Order: sequence, then structure tokens, then C-alpha cells
Amino acid sequence: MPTPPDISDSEWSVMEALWEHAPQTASEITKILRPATHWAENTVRTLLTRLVEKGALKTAENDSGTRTYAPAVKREACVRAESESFMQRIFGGAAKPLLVHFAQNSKLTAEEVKELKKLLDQSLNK
Amino acid sequence: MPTPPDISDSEWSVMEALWEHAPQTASEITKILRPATHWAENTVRTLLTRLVEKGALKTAENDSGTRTYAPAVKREACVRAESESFMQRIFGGAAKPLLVHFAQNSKLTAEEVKELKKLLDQSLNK
DNA sequence: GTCAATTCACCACAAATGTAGTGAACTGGA
DNA sequence: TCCAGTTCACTACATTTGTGGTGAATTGAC
Repeated sequence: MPTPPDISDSEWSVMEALWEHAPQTASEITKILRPATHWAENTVRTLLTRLVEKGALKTAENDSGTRTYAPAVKREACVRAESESFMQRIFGGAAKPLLVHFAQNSKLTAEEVKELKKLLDQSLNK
Repeated sequence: MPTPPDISDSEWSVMEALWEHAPQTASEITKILRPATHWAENTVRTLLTRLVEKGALKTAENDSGTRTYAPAVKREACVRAESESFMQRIFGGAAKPLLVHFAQNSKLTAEEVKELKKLLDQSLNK
């Protein structure tokens, strides 16, 4: 898989739809996104085209000869890239202050806290 | 303090300089940022102007009659806003998967892990 | 008082983003 | 076979962002 390109806000919604389920056609994706976005189909098509240009999606044709889209980059890799650049931007690249911030500003259940503590421990023995 | 406006990448660097030390003049800020950015003074001035328009900075004059800039919004509030929108964008607004991601992808010292675990516990009794 | 340096208001301009419209081409059903 | 709906390639256009140039006004040092 190639390095994840920059993916803008709107584009990210499209990617999510395709990470969730692929391949899909432009009109299918539009329908999936409609409730949340109300985007015109042409808007979605523009985003799809840009994402293909960026190398984030690849296309193929389905049985009816209609173009379909599928991710060319893994969600996890994109999440990592976006997270990295966010951490860089806001927390000077340091994980600890970031974790401090979210640990302090989030409402977590006792279960979640337990789980996270376990993960933190594991992050040491790696 | 007003609600934090959107602050772009370059603008954020300027804000950091002023959160660090304020008030400062345009040329002072340019000098501070120069090692990291190599921006022309006019570039910094443009960013300053935009930040004032956005309400992120306020201006005054110093003794020599030169304009100075100072934050009009608290860093903590901006960090919170950016963090919120990042969490929304990438993790669907959920803190737990975000924390999981960073807990797993960060190299932390034993000290830091201890500290974070403590913070997590405290986040419960609030 | 003059001149060089500083400060500023304004303008510039390309790339990226958000959000679509137009018009041609194709296609499945009556 | 002809038309309506679908798909697509292009184009459009306002904003935001990154990056900086021009030229006028001011001011401190001679």
C-alpha cells in the first residue's frame, strides 16, 4: 500500500463509506452519505475523482459496466498519518501531553479506564 | 474569552509564539519564528492580520507607538477545540478509540505510563 | 532637515477545498 | 426505435491557506 495522501474533511467521509464497504458506485456512496451530508451526487463524484487522483482510491467496473470505487490505502494507515500530523501540530509531536489532554477531558466508564490502563502497560513490553 | 475560531497550520505557529510570550510586535514574532519557518516578515504580518480578523488576537501599541499583538483566546481553549474536531473527524467523536490508538502507537516511559494511569483513575472520580 | 530603516495597509496569486452545474453518451424498457 | 434516467467528463466559482511583493508613511540618527 502506498503512503496515505492528505485527505480533507469531506473526502474523509467518502473514504469512511468505502472502508466500511467496498467496492461501491458513485450513486451508492451518495445514498449512503446522504442522510449525514445532503450532498448532491456530483459533489460526491468530484470528491471521488480527487481521491483517485490522490491515489487514495482505485476504480474498477462492475458487471453492468458502471465504475466502482475501492480504497487504495488502509484506514489504519490514514488514521496513523492524520493522528501523527495532529499530534505534531497541536502537541509539538509529543504523545504524553496529548494523552494527558484526552485522559483529562474525556468521560470514560470504569470499564474503559481499566482497558486503557491495560493497553498502557502493554505498550511498555513491546 | 470568545469561542476559539478556526486556526490554520501556519497561524497556529504564530499563536504558539504569542501564547509563549505576549505582547510582541510583528518583527519580534518574525524573529522568533524564523529558525523554524524562514518566513518573510510580510508573511507573518499577513497571518497576524488574519488572526486579528478571526478574533484570535488583539492588538495594542507599545511605548514606541509600534503595534503589538497578544492572544485573545486561551491556548487551552484552542487545544480543546482542535482536539474535539480531530476526534470527531477521525474517531467519530469517541474518546476511547482515540486513546486506544495513541496508547498503542506511542513509545512511553514507565514513568509516563504510571502518570497516565493515575490521570485515568482521577477522570473517574470527577 | 534628510535619508535609510521600519512599519503597515493593500494587493497578488496559486493550490486546496467545498459544493455543485452542464451537456454528452449510454442504456434499459415501452 | 425512441425517450427518460444514469453515468461521467468538464467546468465553475467562492473561500481558505500559504507565501510574499509594493509603495506610502513614519521615525530615529546624523
